[in-house]
Amino acid sequence: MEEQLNLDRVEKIAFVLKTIAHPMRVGIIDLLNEHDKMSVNDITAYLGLEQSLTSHHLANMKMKGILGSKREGKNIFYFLRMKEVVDLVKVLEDVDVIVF
Amino acid sequence: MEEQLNLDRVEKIAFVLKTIAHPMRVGIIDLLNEHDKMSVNDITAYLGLEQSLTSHHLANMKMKGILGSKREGKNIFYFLRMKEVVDLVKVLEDVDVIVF
DNA sequence: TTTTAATATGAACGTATGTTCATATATTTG
DNA sequence: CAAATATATGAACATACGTTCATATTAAAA
Repeated sequence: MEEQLNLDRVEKIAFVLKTIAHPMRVGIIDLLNEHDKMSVNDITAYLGLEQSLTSHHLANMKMKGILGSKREGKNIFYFLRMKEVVDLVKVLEDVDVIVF
Repeated sequence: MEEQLNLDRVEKIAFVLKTIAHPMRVGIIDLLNEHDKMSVNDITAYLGLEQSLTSHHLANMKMKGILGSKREGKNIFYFLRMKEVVDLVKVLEDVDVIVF
């Protein structure tokens, strides 16, 4: 059906894939799929990362439209904005792969 | 349901995402989804890249288990081995995104 | 058996990405 | 308002990744 490369299309798709193609960002997606919203502190604890690094990942995903955030007092809660990313993770759930 | 991060799981998922998170590699997946198998030359023409660069992308995806290849005379044909990747692309087909 | 066609390989290089660290900002609490 | 808590920001750095170029390999054809 496609006989010529649609650059905008592949760029858009690759852009989203790239944004979530990191173990910790996949972890964040999982977590926010199960929790509706979550504070940076709780996400940090779950991932076992440094606060700052978690913030960087969250900011990145937010900037690119994957996540949203909302301040509530001292805390900032993050949530999934682009729900489709959950399906990406689901697709790969049972695939078997040799990672290196 | 998940209350602790499963590292192997998120690493596996991120590994596959990373491997296809590039516009030209998404293009290759599209193409091989519509064609069963395709020669490097034809893939190169479709993508509008240099032969060498196409080869590098193909080798990369093959090494990581996404593609397979088979020689037939002078040509080498590539094909999808991990069919699930097609679903990844499909999930993002209609998402709308601001790329930058 | 030389030449042509198809593909692979590897070094080199620039750019992007992930991480750390130190510090800044915002909000609440005492 | 000073201290504590939660989060963000930005510079610096190392590593990974994409690309180019020149060359190697393999098979077919002349």
